[in-house]
Amino acid sequence: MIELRHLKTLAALRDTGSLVEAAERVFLTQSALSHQIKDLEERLNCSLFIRKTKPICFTSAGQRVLTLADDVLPMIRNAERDIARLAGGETGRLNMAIECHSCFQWLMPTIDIFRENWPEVEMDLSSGFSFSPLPALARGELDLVITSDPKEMNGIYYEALFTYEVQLALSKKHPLARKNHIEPQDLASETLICYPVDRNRLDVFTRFLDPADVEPNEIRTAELTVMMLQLVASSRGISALPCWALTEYVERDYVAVRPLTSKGIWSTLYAAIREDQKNSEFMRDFLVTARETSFKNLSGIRTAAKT
Amino acid sequence: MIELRHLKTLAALRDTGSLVEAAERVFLTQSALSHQIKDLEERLNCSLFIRKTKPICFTSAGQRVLTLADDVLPMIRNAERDIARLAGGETGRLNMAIECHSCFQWLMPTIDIFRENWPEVEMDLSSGFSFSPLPALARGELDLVITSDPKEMNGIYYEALFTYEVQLALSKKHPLARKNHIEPQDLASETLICYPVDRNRLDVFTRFLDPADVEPNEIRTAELTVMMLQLVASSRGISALPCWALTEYVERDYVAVRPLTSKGIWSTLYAAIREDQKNSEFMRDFLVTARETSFKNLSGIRTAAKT
DNA sequence: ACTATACTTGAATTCTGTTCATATAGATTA
DNA sequence: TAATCTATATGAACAGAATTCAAGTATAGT
Repeated sequence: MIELRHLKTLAALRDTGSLVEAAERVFLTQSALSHQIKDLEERLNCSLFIRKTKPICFTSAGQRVLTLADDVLPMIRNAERDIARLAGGETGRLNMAIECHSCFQWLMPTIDIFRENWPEVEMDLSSGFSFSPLPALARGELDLVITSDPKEMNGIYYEALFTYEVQLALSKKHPLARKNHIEPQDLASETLICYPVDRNRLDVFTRFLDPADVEPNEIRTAELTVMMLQLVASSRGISALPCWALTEYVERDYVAVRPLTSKGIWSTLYAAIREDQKNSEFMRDFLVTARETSFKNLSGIRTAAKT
Repeated sequence: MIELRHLKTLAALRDTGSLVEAAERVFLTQSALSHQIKDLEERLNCSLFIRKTKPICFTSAGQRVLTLADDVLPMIRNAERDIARLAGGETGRLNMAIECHSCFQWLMPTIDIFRENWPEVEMDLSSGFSFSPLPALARGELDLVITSDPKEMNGIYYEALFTYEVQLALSKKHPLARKNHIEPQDLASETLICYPVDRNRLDVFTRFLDPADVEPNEIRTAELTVMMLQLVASSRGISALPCWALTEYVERDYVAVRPLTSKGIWSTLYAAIREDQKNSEFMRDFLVTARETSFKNLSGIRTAAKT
């Protein structure tokens, strides 16, 4: 009757509030979900939620299924992890590197949870822009690199984690804050603040300014997100950052945030690992945990299409 | 990865101790189960139980899955019942009748559990051999009749509950107790003790004695199982009864028990209900509960083939 | 009235799970 | 030791379920 897939769907439906996004979260088409739910409703012979409302609203039966999902799904997940440990050995090494400091925000909670579940796996995290992590990954010095531009490389496998919008942070009194989206020309007279990395690694350039052949008036760098936003807040420049890195500042009403382009610029974060670790039990679990944690803690992110 | 079906299979496997019986318990072929488990083991990439042993023995991974099953399956069942109540209304009437007194043994616990879950359903149980329950069921005076011979009748639907062996109870010092199975001729000189019902309603006659054209020396009747067994124990006669009605007496070493025929005589217990109640939510739940309870409390019973 | 966006529906398709038929292994009996 | 029996495994064929595809309906925003 009720299947695990139904529970996952319903939970995704609650988390996202719409069939379209729920579908993408469980890697199905929206149509599939429509069928699936209709079918379940028929079998239970009662409806589970009201579709007509903006964030869809669950009936009491729907809520009952949701509490079931909340009880059951974590149990399944835990059991699967326990078995993975039994099957795949409890130990291993997981040296990570991030290319962008703001990733700390979701990576730290992920690491915390992971460490609890795999106490025997040795972990290390190196960041900093001093060396190129991908060759180190290939060489075996690192085991996982978080990056947003996956360049094809022998023996390296990329797994998409999630997709997010890159948005422009600007002072609340900045004239551009009155536009509801920003076009490349708008930045021609601005000071752009970026992480100190090669400019063709940055989406603002590769996907926004360069295609329109626009150059900002000035470019400044800063290593830390907080730093960048202090500069932005005090009108010393503007900066393009992942939306999830900005939410807390927006909520504190510290800066204004605007989409780039009417469609918005969307980017995907990948975990790069070595092919040979692709099926390692603890690695698989780490990736799943990372996704779980991100979806829970980060707002405005979406599921990435399959690699 | 892990699916509910796997949990059900593993639980059945533990309860029955063999693939063949587990398969019948979940209404699949033994082959299906073999494939299913093999597939799961591959996906988890570890084996779940050792096949070579008599009552199969679970690995630690298998045990982990079993505890998962024990946690999860009841939750699912409860949720489904809750939703059934939400969908189908909480109230109704359930007047039952049994044709054989020994059914009290499993029916009482069933009723207890059912009453907790459906407090608003009005229940009544009439037994006694004074009236024929099936016409009363058709007329609408009764809602459910437990019987072991389903005679085709308009508007009546039979649902098989479980299958059991009819065995011969005899005094421990009875000469026949030395044979390891009983043939019809063996009873020609015996006193047979039966429930006071029409003899063509009794399997001992219809499926054992009559086909061999054997008549017992004497026939006595008794209404209650305890009574029958007192007579048997004191060598005043022998009696053919469902194995599950005998286990407690055998365990107490009160009587001896032997199969009829080398193959044994197997019989099936049915719930007769009116067609129109077939899909009633509480009726469906009652039948499932009845089966659950029986399998838990009665030893030596097997799943009945689909009606 | 027109264009998004979100969901539904029926038919086609794909894929997974199941059965059937048969094979293998282990135990039991002749 | 062969012969039989029982339990499980396996491969190919099959069936059915779940998913996608391609349209269609509905609603809101412009």
